[in-house]
Amino acid sequence: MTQVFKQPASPKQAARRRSRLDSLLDPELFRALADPTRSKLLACLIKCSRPCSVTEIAQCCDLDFSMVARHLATLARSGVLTANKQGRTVWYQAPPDLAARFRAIADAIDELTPTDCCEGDCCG
Amino acid sequence: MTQVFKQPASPKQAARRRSRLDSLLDPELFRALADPTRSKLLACLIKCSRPCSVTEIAQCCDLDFSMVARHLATLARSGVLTANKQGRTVWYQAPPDLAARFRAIADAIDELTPTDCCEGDCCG
DNA sequence: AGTATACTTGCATTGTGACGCAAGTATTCA
DNA sequence: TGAATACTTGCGTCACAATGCAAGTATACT
Repeated sequence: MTQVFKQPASPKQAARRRSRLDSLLDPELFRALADPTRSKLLACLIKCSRPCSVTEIAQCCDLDFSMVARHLATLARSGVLTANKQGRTVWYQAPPDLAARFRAIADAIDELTPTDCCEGDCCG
Repeated sequence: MTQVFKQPASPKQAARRRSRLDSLLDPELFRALADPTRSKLLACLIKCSRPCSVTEIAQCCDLDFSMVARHLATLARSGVLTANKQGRTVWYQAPPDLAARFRAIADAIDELTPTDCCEGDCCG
């Protein structure tokens, strides 16, 4: 009995229902990932699994250095990367809770999805 | 021993490594969710957990009907909604595998993240 | 056939974001 | 103190996406 609420009768009613999903489905997060360059940078940082400087990262892609710096700052602003300034270099890294952030979205969706217990005829 | 690969020495090496994550971190998916109106529409459809027509859905939001139709088409094109045309009405619905899509991203990230087995001094 | 319904498409406007270049700031090193 | 390094910011250009309105298409209903 995952489903402890009544199904809304209409989309209008559904839109009024508050849920964890509302905050998790954050456009700001997705906007950060919507740019192909940024999504590649993020993938790169995840694979690296250690703090990397902008200079290092800029060597991955054929892009103006200032653009790389801006993209990384954008990713950090949306919480998809952590930034750590030490002296004159900024160390960017994928935060440990990044996977959890996506898993939370998945969980929130599941939470709102009625489990189809009636496949076959078990619920006669 | 989740980590069966060597850590890349540099972001440049990391960028070359192929991973499931590369295709899962799809900018097209995120671009669809990056618009606040669209993310609200999607949340609405998830909460509704049944097929809804454009007319029904348009009553949720203070937006031109044609825009709602366009947004829903965009979401469907990116695979975040399914569209089913019957007669003159189109039924949109959040697909059953939507949560799985986000969970797959989470899993792919975990797969690339070395498990920190050395907390404390166990690996001394 | 004619009308209403449900959606799609064309179009003009407007805003925003990606981009490169150049200049600026902050920190380190000699 | 001066120069090099590592980033940040300002600015102009360009492309594209969101929006509303109006017109078009496809389907159902009478």
